[in-house]
Order: sequence, then structure tokens, then C-alpha cells
Amino acid sequence: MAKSKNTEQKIFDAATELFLEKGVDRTSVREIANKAGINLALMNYYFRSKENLFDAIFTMLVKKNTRKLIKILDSDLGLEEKIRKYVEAYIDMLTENPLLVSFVMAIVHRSQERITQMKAISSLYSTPKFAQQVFDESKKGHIKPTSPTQLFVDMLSLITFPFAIKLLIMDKTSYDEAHFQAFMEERKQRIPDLLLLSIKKHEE
Amino acid sequence: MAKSKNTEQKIFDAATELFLEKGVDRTSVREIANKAGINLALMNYYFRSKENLFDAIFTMLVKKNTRKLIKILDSDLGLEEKIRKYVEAYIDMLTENPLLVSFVMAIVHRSQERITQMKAISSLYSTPKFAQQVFDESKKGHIKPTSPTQLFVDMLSLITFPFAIKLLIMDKTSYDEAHFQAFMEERKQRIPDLLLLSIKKHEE
DNA sequence: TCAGGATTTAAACTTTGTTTAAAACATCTA
DNA sequence: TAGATGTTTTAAACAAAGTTTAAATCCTGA
Repeated sequence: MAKSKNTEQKIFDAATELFLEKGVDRTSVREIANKAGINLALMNYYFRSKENLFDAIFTMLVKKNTRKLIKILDSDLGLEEKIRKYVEAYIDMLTENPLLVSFVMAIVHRSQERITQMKAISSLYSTPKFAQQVFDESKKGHIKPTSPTQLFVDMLSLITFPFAIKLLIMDKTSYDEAHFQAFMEERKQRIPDLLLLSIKKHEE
Repeated sequence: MAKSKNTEQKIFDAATELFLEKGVDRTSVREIANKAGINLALMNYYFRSKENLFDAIFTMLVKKNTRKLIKILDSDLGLEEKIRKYVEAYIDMLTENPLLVSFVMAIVHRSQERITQMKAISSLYSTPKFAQQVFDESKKGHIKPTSPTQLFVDMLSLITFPFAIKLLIMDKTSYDEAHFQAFMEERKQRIPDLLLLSIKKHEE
């Protein structure tokens, strides 16, 4: 167990860098081995397969980047502030890690079956506290009767999907990177406004 | 050019069936050749590559399924009715063709660069009439000042993304297929309500 | 009819991810 | 210390994938 930890880490690091840089599919195992300066077979020795290595890296990335989001969801903030903070933090996160989006898309498209078993993703979408909060506020009559699931799916959709079709948006609107960034910045206000409006009482 | 059209069609049909059934990545060229009853090399003779064949099939599928959607967007319906009709038709379309979702995700994730060049997709998201309509109604003061792009992205996100994370939703809520269908059925009301509320004037 | 282009075929090629079996290394015990 | 044992590393081969090649066959028009 002397150099072992080291080799495993070398593979992990090289693969992470390559996956983020060129995408999983366009990165070959031989390339990873090369970059890590190790023998080809060691990838399969330490991780059972390339797919497995991908899972490990993806889990690490999600964990590293979503702690803040989960903390917000589980906090004691009021619903409005919670939603505003969550949307902002989520958009910031995806802006800083654009490749997480394509990673998620990769998962969605390649491993539909496995997606529910990936604890990292699963925990990201686990929202008992948030759901309870929506339920309670509904009950107390502070907001309209609202399905927590619908509300949460609305929120996720409005945040995430625009990143997935980023290039399409940029193409259709002739935006450059800066414009798109401004577009998403605008959504930090827009999305909470939209969601809060929909659950607020007393309007017509 | 005797049997040629026939062979090309046989490949196209066999591939379509297999792609839809098992996904693109899990379908090998040899399998397609087998099912079509043709020689392996003919796939590359008629379509230049498997990727190309996929593009052709995808374009066909999108065209076939989105005519109705485009027609609605380009119609003379009022904004409210247009949005309601569009959302309903779109959700119906994705419900009936669940594989179109993963196809879109595949494109988004594998071909970010090419996505804007795919006319089928591009035209689906081309909304000059809708944008004009939103712009005019804003100007006339019938609705709040609204960015057509933001509104359209909102709508697309709310419709499409839930299908992308379908398994995740089903897992988290212990839904079965029927439940999920009902969940999306509910969204046919919910999404237009949400969007219309956000552009309506005079509230609060 | 037969020349020439289009189509089809069998075979090989390249690049994937993965496995194997032996070699090298490290560790622990008699 | 020497040897046995388990771990790590290596070179080589494997299977399956998409693609290409070059020859064979078919078809059509002059």
C-alpha cells in the first residue's frame, strides 16, 4: 500500500482533467494512462472500468460543488429567502462549472437506469425539509396550496435547462458569452419572482 | 438507382427502430446491417458514418413530431391560448415519444458544437412570430414588459426538463409510470398558469 | 453488346475498453 | 536473514466497435 494511493490518485486526477476538458467520450483510457504516466491496465486495476472511474469523478465533483446548495435547502430560512438564495447559488455554481451540466446530461442520456443509484445526484434532489416547509406554509394558509414536488421541479427546470441549451440560445439571439452570462444573471431575479408569484395568495 | 433507394431505406428503417428501442450507443452497426439484411459496409456507403445516420434519423423524427408545435407558435392565436395549446401539445409529444427526450439530451451532450447547425432543432426553437407577439403586447401595455427570450426559455425549461429527470422524479416520489403521467398532465395547467401570471398586469 | 458507373461484398484496418499472466515489489514471519 | 505471501505493475493479447479498401457484381445507356 505504499505507492498505491498515489497511483490511484494520479489516475483520478488525470482523468478528471481530461474529462472536464474534452468530455468523457472523447477521452480514451490510453490518454488517461499517458497523462497520468502509468500503465494502461492500472486504470482497470484501481477502478473496475472507465464507466466506474467516471462515476467516481462525477460523485466527487457533485459533492464538492453542491454542499452549499444542500445547506441552503436544509436551512431555517423562510421560503422566499431560501428560494432566492438557492437559485442564485445554483446559477453561480453552474456558471463556474459549465461542464457539470454536460456531465449531468451525459448521465441522463447514457445511464438513465443508474441515475437513481448515484448517491451524489440523488442526495442533491433530496428535499425533505424544503418539502415540509412548503407543505406547512400551505397548511397554515400563508401560501396557495402547492405541491412541493411540482414547485421544486419548476425551480430546477428553470435553473438548469437554460445551461443545457446554452449554445442554442446564444445562436438564436446572437449572444456572446458575456450576453449569456447577463441573461443568466437576470434569471437570478426572474426565477424566484416567477415561483413566488405562483405561490403567493390573494392575487385574483 | 434500382434497388438503391430500397437499400438506403432499409438501413434507415432498421436503424430507426433499433435506435429508438435500445438507444444509439447500444446499437452496433453490425446489428443494423443484420436487421436490414444488408452488408456491413453499405451503412458507410449510403450514410457516411453512424453519426451521420443518427443525424438523418433524428432530423426526420424531429420534423415529423414538431410540425404541430411550430404551427401553433406561428398561428394567430392570442398569447394566452397560444401558450396553453403549445404547452399541451409539447407535453403530449414528449409523452408519446419519450425517446426524443434522450435523443435531444444526446445531442446536447455529444454535439454541442453541431447543435446549432442541425436545422431540425434550430427551426424548432425559432420563434419570430411568438417573440413579436410578446413584444407587441408589452408595448401595447396588455402585459408586463417581458423579454420574449426569457419567456420562451422559461416555457421550454418547464416543459422539457422534467422529462429529462423523469427517473429521478419517479425515484424520489415513488411514482410509477401512471403517476408520472399524471404529474405531467397536471403541468399542462400549471405551466401556462405560471407563465401567464408572470406576465399579467395589475397584480399587487 | 459491352463500357462504365453504381452497388454490393468479404476482408482487413484502427481504435476502443478490457483481460490475462507473468514480473516486480513490498511486507511479514519463521 | 531468507523465503513466502500478497500487492502492484507490466507487456501483450483480446473482443467489439466503426470504418475503409479493393475486388466482384449488377445495371443502364449508347
